[in-house]
Amino acid sequence: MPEGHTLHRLALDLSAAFAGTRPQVSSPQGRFAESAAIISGRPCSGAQAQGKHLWIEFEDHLLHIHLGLIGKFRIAPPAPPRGEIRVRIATPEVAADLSGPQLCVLRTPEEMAAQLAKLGPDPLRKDADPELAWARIHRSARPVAALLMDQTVLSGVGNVYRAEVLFRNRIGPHVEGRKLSRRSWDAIWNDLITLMPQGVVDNRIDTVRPEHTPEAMGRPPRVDDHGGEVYVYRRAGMDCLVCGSRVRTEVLDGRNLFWCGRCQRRS
DNA sequence: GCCTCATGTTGAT
DNA sequence: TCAACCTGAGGCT
Repeated sequence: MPEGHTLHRLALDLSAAFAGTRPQVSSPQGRFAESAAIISGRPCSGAQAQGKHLWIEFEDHLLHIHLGLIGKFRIAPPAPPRGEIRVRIATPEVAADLSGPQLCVLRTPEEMAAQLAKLGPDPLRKDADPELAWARIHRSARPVAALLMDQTVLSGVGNVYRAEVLFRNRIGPHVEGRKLSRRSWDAIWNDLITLMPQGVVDNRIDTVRPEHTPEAMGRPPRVDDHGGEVYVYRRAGMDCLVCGSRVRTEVLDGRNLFWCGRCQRRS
């Protein structure tokens, strides 16, 4: 689930549920019990996100959450907890259950700011400065596919947006940052600031342009098993939706990379 | 029931 | 470069 759009959507949903309330905070599983007691019943002013980091504000106590690979937040009417629930935030009307977070700690505003200072610009934030990312990218020998996943270069982009934004702009994933053209970087950033806000609205990642949908291409409809319609992510060995050649995959920096070797030749 | 995998990050080798 | 971590879902026996 969690690339930047997921966290920004959660910040909106958590704010809608709890801003202006004094929710009860508990830890059904127990691992967050001590901290939960500190913030339970305090006024909540809302939640915010930057990159893949999320925090919920209880006066000067910030609940800092990183979902990692498997963390989930479920917001629903109160019901008995199911599974391993690290934290429940609840009013009589709604409960938010957090499971499997990689990080879940209380921080002061100063501590939180120090964490956020490590992050590169987030395409989902209006104050983001893409020049900061370009400055890192255009003097790096690392492949652009690796740079896009580096949260200190750019924050919020994960494996799906990485693969898809490179495909949509026909850029080879192995192009070194220093050999990436300014035109390509501008195209990547401009695409991200279109795709990612749409991901927040839809709460899923769709990247296939209308002219390339299976219907438009006269192919049978298909079902992606990860909730969105995409060009190459997790489509290894299948036909490229645009040129029909085999979608390729390899492990880069420990993560699965997907691309079309025919469509993606630009630098 | 057991194994593998996942839109992520960190810390040790 | 690799293993560990957090949890649940799906595929397999």
